[in-house]
Amino acid sequence: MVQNIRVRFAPSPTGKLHIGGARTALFNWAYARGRGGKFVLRIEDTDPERSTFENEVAILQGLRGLGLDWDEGPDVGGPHAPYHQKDRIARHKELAQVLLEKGWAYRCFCTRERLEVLNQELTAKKERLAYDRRCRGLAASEVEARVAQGEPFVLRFAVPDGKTAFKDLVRGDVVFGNEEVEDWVMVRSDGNPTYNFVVVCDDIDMGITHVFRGEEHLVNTPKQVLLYKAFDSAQPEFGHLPLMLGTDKKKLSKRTGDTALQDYIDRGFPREAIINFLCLQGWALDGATDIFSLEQFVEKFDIKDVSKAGAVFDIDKFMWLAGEYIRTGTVESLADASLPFVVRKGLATADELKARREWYLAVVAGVKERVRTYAELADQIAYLFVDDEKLTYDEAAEKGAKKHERRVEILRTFLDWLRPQIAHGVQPEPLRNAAKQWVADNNLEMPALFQPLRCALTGQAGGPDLFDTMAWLSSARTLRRIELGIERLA
RNA sequence: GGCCCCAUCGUCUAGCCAGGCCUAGGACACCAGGUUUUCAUCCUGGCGACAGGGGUUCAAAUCCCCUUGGGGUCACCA
Repeated sequence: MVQNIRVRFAPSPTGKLHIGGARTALFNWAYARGRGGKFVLRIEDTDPERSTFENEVAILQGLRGLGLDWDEGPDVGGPHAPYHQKDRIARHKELAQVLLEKGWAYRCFCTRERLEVLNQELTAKKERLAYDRRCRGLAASEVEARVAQGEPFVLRFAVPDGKTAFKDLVRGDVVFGNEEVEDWVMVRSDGNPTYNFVVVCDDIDMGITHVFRGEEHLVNTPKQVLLYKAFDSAQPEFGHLPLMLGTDKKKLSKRTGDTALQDYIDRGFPREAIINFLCLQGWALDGATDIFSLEQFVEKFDIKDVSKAGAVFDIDKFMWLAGEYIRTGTVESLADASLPFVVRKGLATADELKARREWYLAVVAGVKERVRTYAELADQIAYLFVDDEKLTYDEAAEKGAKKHERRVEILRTFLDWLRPQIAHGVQPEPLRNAAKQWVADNNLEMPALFQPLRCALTGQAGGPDLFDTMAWLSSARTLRRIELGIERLA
């Protein structure tokens, strides 16, 4: 049994943090936290072309935003610093040299052009695409001469004969025939080592004991296992998480929905809901509980319980979960969390909302059980902020209002009755009772008044209690909107 | 196409490893009804799956094999 568990998450700052990457981070983190291990964050920035510092900062923020923390990492340091792969390159080169000397690697002078031709030939013959090892048997003298002449070369790993097996904590034992593993490039012609090489160097140097990552890395594993052998180093335990799938059942891509963690944050999903939903992709607490905390997750999570099959990302369930968290949270927290969304939508400034805190809290309380995300909240209360004259009526709202033949007459007489009632402000409770009595006194059905009224006031077909709405709108705007409604619904 | 992985309701999954307790449980979605001034919430009910075929066994969703289907991967990206 491994004593000191050390896991890592190693994102590449070549783009935004993928939602699947967020789940990988979450599972790694939970595994470490659940058994007193260490969680290491390492930045895989060996692709100088596409890696950016902005991406890195965003990834770190995203992870922290989810509530994850790391014991060692680029911003917190640690005993195995540095935590940027590009800063470890001297060490990588040193290790590559070791493998070269031990015969585990060899120089390959084949040009990209030749490789291109080779691939075409292989494709034509319908054979497996792989390097043909032409440079593997080069005489030492020839290699020396070509190096001396300044001929560019890459370092390839010399894959031995045999089979490569490893234990996968999610899938069981996996075996690859080594003939399926090509002599892959360890070090590029520009001297920069490649992913499969550095990842193992760093995992060894950092004492990583468990490697949990997405299933797309499963086929890389034999290359890496061979590297552990070449370095005469103990193999870590592996665990390949099932892929997160789009509705087309293929690896989640932008084609079928948002793929970045940030996309969902921007769409106003509560962070607890994001975490909770991610946990449910490939794992279940007990088969009956869908809603649980990060703490419960840490307590119960085990890599062995992760399912093997891919998980389709079901946005409907995600939305439901988000709404569940919003409904069970407090009005205050919802007000705070939704405020930036209201501001971003251009409805009001943060200062304005803070100045009207009580009012905003009342509004939020009114829509709390009707929204699933912060963005939806902003959408639903937008009508409160627009000019009375510019209020637009939803199709459904207008249709519902116009269903009632006597709408204009009813609205008129109601307006006359209402005017003195709210002359000194709106008191929802007594007003509601009085209005219901008014409806009864006039021998009307409730909807005959309320549907046109709701349309005039909000432009929406549904929503919170109308008398609360009047209070949020204030007397003047309430009266004005009814006047406008009488004209517009005629 | 080669190799690798996977296979329970439309979706997420429990059950499988240690075969009987499974006439397969929960959740989302959907449908119907109730509550409500509307919408939403909430409550009640309904629909709905062990991919197929062989074995092994007294007994298989659970173990084995095959087929079929789906996915991943085949870079001097990570």
